[in-house]
Amino acid sequence: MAESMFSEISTTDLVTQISRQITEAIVTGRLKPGARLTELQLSREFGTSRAPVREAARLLESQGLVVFSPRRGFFVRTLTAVDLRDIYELRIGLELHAASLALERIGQAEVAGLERQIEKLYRLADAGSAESQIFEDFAFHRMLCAASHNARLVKVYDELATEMRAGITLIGKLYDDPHRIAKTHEPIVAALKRSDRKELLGALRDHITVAQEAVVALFHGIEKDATDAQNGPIWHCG
Amino acid sequence: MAESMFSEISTTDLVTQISRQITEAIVTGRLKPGARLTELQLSREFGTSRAPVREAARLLESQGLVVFSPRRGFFVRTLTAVDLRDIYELRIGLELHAASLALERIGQAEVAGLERQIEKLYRLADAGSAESQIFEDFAFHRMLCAASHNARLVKVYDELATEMRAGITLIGKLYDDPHRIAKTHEPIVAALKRSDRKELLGALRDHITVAQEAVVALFHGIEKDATDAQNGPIWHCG
DNA sequence: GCGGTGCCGATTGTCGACAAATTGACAATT
DNA sequence: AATTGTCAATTTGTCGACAATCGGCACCGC
Repeated sequence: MAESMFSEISTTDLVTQISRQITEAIVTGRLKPGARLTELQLSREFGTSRAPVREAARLLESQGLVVFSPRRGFFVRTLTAVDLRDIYELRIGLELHAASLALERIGQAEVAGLERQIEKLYRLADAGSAESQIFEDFAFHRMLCAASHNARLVKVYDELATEMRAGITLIGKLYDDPHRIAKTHEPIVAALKRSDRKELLGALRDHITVAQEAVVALFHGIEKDATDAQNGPIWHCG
Repeated sequence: MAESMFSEISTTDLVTQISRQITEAIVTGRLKPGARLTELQLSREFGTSRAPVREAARLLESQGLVVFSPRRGFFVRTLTAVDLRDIYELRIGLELHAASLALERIGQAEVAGLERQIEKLYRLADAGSAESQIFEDFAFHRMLCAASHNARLVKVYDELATEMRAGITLIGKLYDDPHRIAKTHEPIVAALKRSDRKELLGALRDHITVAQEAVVALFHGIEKDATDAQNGPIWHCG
């Protein structure tokens, strides 16, 4: 099991690089839902030809971040309130299952990691951007999923997290009281340490359901606005 | 809210066509794990250039069916016993959650569809290929997931189903008594009709766990074989 | 015989080009 | 005035080509 002396040379694939940049642009809201992804324009921006851009766009399509219409091109996916309900609903099933598995498989180091992450959330609650708070919040839940020691599950969580970030960005802001949010993570880890399954699942379900209801409600507001203004900002490119 | 009167014309995209064909080749075992997907060879077989093949391969990569190594190319993913354990484990969480949601949302027509599907399983048990039995078995569970009315969940199930089909094909055969298998679907629908949550989740968990244990055990055997024969068939291209 | 070295064919990464299709605007017709 | 027909500009779909890189093989010194 001798560790290799050097870390692997990171041959950052051009396609991967491009897909990451587009993903980032979408989840940060720089690319708005419905916006057209013109291959020529993107390739010029990245300084490449169209081929890598197309491949990157295909990747994002199968991840559900963009939709593809043959002969018409790629467009940033327009999330609906129903989509977000589905996403959070699936997340509940996924994360509760992960927590259930974690009860039997989590190690001491992982528990410690979760506790450190909560501390980080507290620190960011005092001094940190909303984006960083959201980011680290997702990181906490990812660690919890990873504690299931089920790689396939974590992969699904990552995809869901990307979609959730995109949705939250559209809303604008969500964290009314980041301190309170940080606090709601504590009973989860506490129950996990006590191996209290019932309490763990209950706390986790409550935690996610609160987020779901907030997001979906706010999103309904957005959709209403977009309908009111006939040609809402949703279809603006930028 | 006026529904569009006509369904969209399905312009079968070349890339989609290719990716479907490759997927089919993998799940039916015509392309074996570890096999190299040479772009030039594939493009010649499909009568196209390399560009669409690359895009199709990227799609399959993000679905986890093939792995990609920069500067080396695409290879059919080699499933391990741990992978299959993870996949079935995730499926349990996913499908139980789907069933739980279905309890509140399933309609009469969907229940009838599930019952018809069980009848179909019985018919195929008497006269039907093993492939068709497996295919329709998956169709039953897909219908169950669809009854959750959560599109995002169904998408994940579809991806899992593809991976499971690939794994089962590698094993060779699984259905010792297809009649018995068909029968084990009945308590699931029965509990669903009675809105008996506890019974539904229990029956479903048992059903999937049986499949998981069978698949993982048989797969361990395969891995053993592959290790015994130094250069096992796993790395044969064909 | 054996481990290391350098070369060669095969394959991937990327690009520019051309054909086909879509979009939007404008003109013609009823 | 509303609908239809036409056209030009833009954009996608696909292709073939070239450079960079990888894997395998013979070669070489020990």
